[in-house]
Amino acid sequence: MVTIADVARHAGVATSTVSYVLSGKRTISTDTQERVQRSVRALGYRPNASARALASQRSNVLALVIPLRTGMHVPVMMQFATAVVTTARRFDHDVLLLTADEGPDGLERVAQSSLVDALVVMDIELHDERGPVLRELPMPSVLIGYPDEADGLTCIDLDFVAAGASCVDHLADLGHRSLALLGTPSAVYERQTGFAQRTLTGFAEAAERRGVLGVETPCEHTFDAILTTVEQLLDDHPGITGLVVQNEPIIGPLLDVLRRLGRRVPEDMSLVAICADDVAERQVPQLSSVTIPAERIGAQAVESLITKLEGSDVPGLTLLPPTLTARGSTGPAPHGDLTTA
Amino acid sequence: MVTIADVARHAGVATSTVSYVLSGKRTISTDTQERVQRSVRALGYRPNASARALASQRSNVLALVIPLRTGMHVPVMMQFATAVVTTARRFDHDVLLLTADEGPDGLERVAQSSLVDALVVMDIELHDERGPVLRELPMPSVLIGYPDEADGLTCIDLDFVAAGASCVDHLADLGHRSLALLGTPSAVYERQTGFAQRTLTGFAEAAERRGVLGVETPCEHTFDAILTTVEQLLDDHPGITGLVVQNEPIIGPLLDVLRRLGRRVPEDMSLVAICADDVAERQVPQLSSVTIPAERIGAQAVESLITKLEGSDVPGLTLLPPTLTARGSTGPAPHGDLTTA
DNA sequence: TACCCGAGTCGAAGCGCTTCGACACTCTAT
DNA sequence: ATAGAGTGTCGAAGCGCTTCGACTCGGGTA
Repeated sequence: MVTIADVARHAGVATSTVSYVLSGKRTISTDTQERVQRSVRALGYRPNASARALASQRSNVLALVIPLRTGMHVPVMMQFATAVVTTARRFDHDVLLLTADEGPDGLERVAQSSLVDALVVMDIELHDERGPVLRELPMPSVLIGYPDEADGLTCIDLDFVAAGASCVDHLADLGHRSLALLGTPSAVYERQTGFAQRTLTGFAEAAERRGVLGVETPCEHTFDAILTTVEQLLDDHPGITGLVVQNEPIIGPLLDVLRRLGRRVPEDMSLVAICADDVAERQVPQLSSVTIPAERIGAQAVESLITKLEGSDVPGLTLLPPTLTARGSTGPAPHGDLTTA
Repeated sequence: MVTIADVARHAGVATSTVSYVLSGKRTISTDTQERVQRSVRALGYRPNASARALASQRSNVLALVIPLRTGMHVPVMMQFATAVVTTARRFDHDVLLLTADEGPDGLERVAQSSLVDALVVMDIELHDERGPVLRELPMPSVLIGYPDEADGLTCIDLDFVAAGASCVDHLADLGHRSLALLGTPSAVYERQTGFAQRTLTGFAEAAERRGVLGVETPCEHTFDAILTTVEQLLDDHPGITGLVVQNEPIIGPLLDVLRRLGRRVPEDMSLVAICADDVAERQVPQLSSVTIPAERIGAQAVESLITKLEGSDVPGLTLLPPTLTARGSTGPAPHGDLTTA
């Protein structure tokens, strides 16, 4: 391996000069700069990451903690991860992949050993045990999602309360008076996952505010579960004409179930999903949806982290406003429904 | 941050002694060992990763290169990634996440800067430009999948040729005489992805060997595309009674399409998929399938890498034999078909 | 002319760890 | 008694980089 000393010798300068050329932290004459750069290229020099990290107290690596839990929708997570890695590279950082099952200890491990400079943590629960740990860690972190006690933490997320509400508003505006939220598997609610809970809140509040019926039910991923859940729902509340779905993997089978039950979308039943745009557009009919801006959130998370690493402040909580795109799956409430609510 | 010197002082020994206690590379009296361990705990000492890496020439980090390309099935990739991370942790290593879009340069970057000790590379094409690079790198690597020129590389994969063949055999054994392979999106074939090509080969060879008709078609992910593809297929080859599907995301909609076309599974049409077990089991009816042992492959990849890091040899190519599990989606060929082939 | 200042460069001191050789013992085998 | 072979421990020399202080050398100012 070629070292900085080799480059210095080749260029006839001190190692510190090479270092300054490469970092730009001191002024170096154009002449010397070029000579050094030529030597770097000639020798194929790559700074040793460990040595650099040791000397500069910066590893240029971010930790990304991803959940590996039941009920999580994998493609969305992957979008986050991709955005994080891509953005990190833009800022000349790499990404260390941690799984959430290492728990709070895993965070301490990578932080206290200076393996990483900062952390991005996904899939935050309302009472997340990692919150206190992150607060004490000697390095910045950003959470995707936010716990109830978010003081002293930097969080970024889609505003799921508003998302839930905007779905209700959209349907209510179309004249629907009885709505249901078809949510994530119950395990996700049970562990108090922020996005699921908050959507629920937004949905319920908006239903109340608009004076419409709003019932909520979790839903597992299997076809049978979907069928049973929907049948039960329509049995208990036959007047329902508007469905809000926050559960990507069931979207396909759900359309199927509705068809099987003889409910046409959107003539008999309007459907609005909270999911990635490409998923919504792939369905027949295309779904009205609130998009999950995974790309933006992931990128934003890294940008905030870099800002913090540079010593500047960032807002404690950033909530991205939801965007609802109306497509073919929502329409005016069928006439009969007006009496039902 | 507490350093090894702090621990040494606290325990009243030399820093080298602390190091040897922690690494076990020299015999240390039980007495001293305990004293040092107590100091370590008392001070909450964590070795600095960069310093350790610099001194020992080992970062204890593996690179994982994942594809971010069109047509790839994300959940399976995630299973690989999870298995890699989990297994790496078992061997006290961490995982650096790279995206394939950094290309061969990305590999050189992390390798030549000693950021990582070894690499796991996923989604190998038949003529993969990273092959030559990996061969030249001063550190071991393992490919998940394998290129045509695999000399000097360590590869591990499911035996997709055998997988394709075993699907044909299963259907032929049930009396089916006209089969179709519903494959990945055409983009995946166009970039000569190993698993897709090899399944095709296995399918075609087995069809020939068994003397049955075997037609092949790629299939995009949208509902419309699936409908059109299947309609076209059955138009061109009305005798087809057996379908092999290698395309996870279309599985749900495909069942739907068949229903819509009036083909009952398995009475009119047998279906065998190449996909993760849980996906197969979630369908109605449950699908006969060849499983993709992502977990095993990921774990195996890391184990091979660790073996290589320890200086031992590992086989150049490991192909895992496919396992076909018969479930409810395959049955005897309908009677009329016997005349059709 | 004497002085100061900024630009450009160098040398050396770490960063926190691993590892090699050396040293001081304590046992056995002579 | 005494060489030889282990044990257990220490000190010091790096690993390859960054960064601080200091130095030199013009050119502008008083």
